[in-house]
Amino acid sequence: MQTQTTPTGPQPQATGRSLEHPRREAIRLEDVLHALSDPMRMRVVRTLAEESAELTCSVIDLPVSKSTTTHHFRVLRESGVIHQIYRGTAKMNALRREDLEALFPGLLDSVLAAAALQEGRLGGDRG
Amino acid sequence: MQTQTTPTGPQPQATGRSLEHPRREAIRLEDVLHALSDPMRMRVVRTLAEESAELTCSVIDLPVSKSTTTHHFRVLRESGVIHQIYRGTAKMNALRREDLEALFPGLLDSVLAAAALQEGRLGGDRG
DNA sequence: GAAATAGTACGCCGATCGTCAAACTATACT
DNA sequence: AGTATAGTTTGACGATCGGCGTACTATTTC
Repeated sequence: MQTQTTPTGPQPQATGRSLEHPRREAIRLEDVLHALSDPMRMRVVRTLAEESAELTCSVIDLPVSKSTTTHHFRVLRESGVIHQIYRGTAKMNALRREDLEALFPGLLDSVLAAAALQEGRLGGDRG
Repeated sequence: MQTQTTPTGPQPQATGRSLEHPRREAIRLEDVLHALSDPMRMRVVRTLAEESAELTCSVIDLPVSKSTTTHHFRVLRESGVIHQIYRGTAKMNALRREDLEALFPGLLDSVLAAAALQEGRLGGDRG
């Protein structure tokens, strides 16, 4: 069922497993704020922002179980904060920067800056 | 126990009933985001921001019961988003703009802007 | 002191949350 | 085909959430 259009060399292609994402216009501020109000999810978002690239779930390595990790990534996806796509056995994650910036200008950046500032204040423990 | 410094004429002074507020340094980003992720509380915050003045709880008039209203105001206070003080039988509420701006620069404004934009998009129903 | 006003405290409810372990699915590698 | 890798699903758990009504407290006004 491969319906991919842009082959990218030796890396595995996207597969048929589908993931539901809210359309840009369907993203709601309260859902985004709720998604960001959990420390584990904030960690994911900050990592994604720092790397500014697609990352697999496992590369982020939260101190919770695999199933809890799955849960947090789903909350982030369903709230519209991240985009996920299957690639081989992995699932790539990326921030929906453009969509968020279009809907809520400056919000993501100020949240990320606030998180960084707070981490500094609290002594670098990131929690 | 009136320890008020700026008498403002015929209106009642602050009374002895005490309200716990987190110190500025104790305010946590995740608590603020959680506080703002509820539509009723967002309504309160937006109203406070628009009026840019102290308001009583009852002036804001949420479509929930009195006790639920009390609950929401407490969440906002305990998260550090608003400051509350008793004045006679009323309780005055104000945004902690300075503290929030010092801790999380630009955050409150971008959240308020985002809420306004979303209200526009969604047709002015404020929910 | 009595009535009115403004908000609190205390349970209670059903729903959602964050967490886990166990069993499972999908893909890749050999 | 068989094994390894990566993530999902399900169902459970205790905790928290947003909501309510009722009874209560504090203050002002009469």
